[in-house]
Amino acid sequence: MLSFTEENYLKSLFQLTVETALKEEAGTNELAAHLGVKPATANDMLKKLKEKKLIKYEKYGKSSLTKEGKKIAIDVIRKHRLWETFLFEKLEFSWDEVHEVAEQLEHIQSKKLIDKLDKLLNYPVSDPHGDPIPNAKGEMMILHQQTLAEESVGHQCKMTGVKDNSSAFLKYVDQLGLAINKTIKVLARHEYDDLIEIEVNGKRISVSPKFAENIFIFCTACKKKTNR
Amino acid sequence: MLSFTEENYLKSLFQLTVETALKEEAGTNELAAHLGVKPATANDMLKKLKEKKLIKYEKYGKSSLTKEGKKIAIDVIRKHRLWETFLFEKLEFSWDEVHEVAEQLEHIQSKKLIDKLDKLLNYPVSDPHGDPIPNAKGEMMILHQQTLAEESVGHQCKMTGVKDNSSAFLKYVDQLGLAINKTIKVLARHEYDDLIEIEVNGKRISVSPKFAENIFIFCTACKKKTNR
DNA sequence: TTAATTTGTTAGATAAGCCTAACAATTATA
DNA sequence: TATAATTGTTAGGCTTATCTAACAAATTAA
Ligand SMILES: [Mn+2]
Ligand SMILES: [Mn+2]
Ligand SMILES: [Mn+2]
Ligand SMILES: [Mn+2]
Repeated sequence: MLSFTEENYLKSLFQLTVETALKEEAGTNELAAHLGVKPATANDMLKKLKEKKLIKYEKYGKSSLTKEGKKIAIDVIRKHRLWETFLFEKLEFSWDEVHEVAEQLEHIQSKKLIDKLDKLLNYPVSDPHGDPIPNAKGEMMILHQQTLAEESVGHQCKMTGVKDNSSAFLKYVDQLGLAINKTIKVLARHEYDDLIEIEVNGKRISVSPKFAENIFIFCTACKKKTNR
Repeated sequence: MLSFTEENYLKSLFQLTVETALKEEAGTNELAAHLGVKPATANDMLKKLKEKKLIKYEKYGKSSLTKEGKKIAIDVIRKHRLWETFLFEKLEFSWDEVHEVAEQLEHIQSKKLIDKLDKLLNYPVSDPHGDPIPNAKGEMMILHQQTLAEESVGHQCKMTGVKDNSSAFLKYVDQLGLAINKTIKVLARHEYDDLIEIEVNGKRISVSPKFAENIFIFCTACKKKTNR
């Protein structure tokens, strides 16, 4: 049985590597920053997790998950996202409130609990932020997601999720009338200040590049397919 | 913010004193045994909780909860029992499976979560074992419960709950066809081996005194009223 | 290719929660 | 009431997870 802390390290490592699929491995400092601890602390844990054969790690090298470590990370993520969905669907939480509580709930140990929760929610495939929920076998969609920042002028797309899960960002998204499944049309990019002008709900609004980078979209015109 | 461990100590102290209402205070060894730790460990924690003004404790004396400590204990118990009810009512858990998982869930910190859960369950007043659930204000029924062991021969009563919450006992209760709200008639007490003969579901069965002591009942004939 | 910067490691502390072993106080019993 | 049994405390250790400060390796830039 792993501690909450060990589970959190595996989850972080997963998110920094496999999930984004851009990298195979993550550095000690990077992992420490992601978890909000000092590098020295992360270093100790990396040695411990290596000992337990949950990660691959060599002194002065980058770290990555072993098969077993990945399995555990996916299980924690499955629990996290199912709980977020439960809070959102059944307990009237808003999408900016669910993450904090799910951080606690994801560590509850009970296979039956999570499988019944999955059933109660009717086997959802994505959480309130559009992130994929692994199934009971640990299989999950990994989408090569495109962000609004990358979308071409003139194209129309659908919002599929958010990259930033912070409450502040999510509330801002709400305020602008954006939400998952909304149709967005990119009207213009202004060279002068880099703002992106879009149309949502029949209204024109301008968003910053920072904002746009955190909105995941699917563009039918672009025909980028999901893989794996 | 208290740790899981601190919360568990307050809950145990509550269960050993206020809840049974037979005692005002509990000893160090007793508390240690209830929590499954050594007396030396409990002793350290008692000093810490006294420091935090959550309990009254003097060297070589018994311990009791302060008003603040009691409030926290009741909150943990409220969470525990609401979660048990949720697992039982919404997730198809049997009454002998809920306790273990609720031991984990009772430490989740989110006022909104527990209030919404309460609402989802339609503000239940008792858990799957018949134990009272404190409301959002911390008010709860404290019943002077009578056990089947105390019931007079010839009397008819209704099962209201169980004292022992262990999975083994609960499964045994199930097996015998007993359950909360079942009508039980005490047919005889056999001096020879102390067995108590009862009628349930139109069938005669015999139970041991140990068994009978763990079944709470309400006897209309006896007219013992609930108080507080 | 040396120097500066970044990245990662080690040593030594601390706090929480647990333990055992030794001892002290209290309570029960002869 | 003296002694035995029970109950409670202390001292000292261990483990986990964290930190700071000092240092070492690797990478980047001059
Ligand atoms: Mn989340
Ligand atoms: Mn977590
Ligand atoms: Mn319980
Ligand atoms: Mn507990």
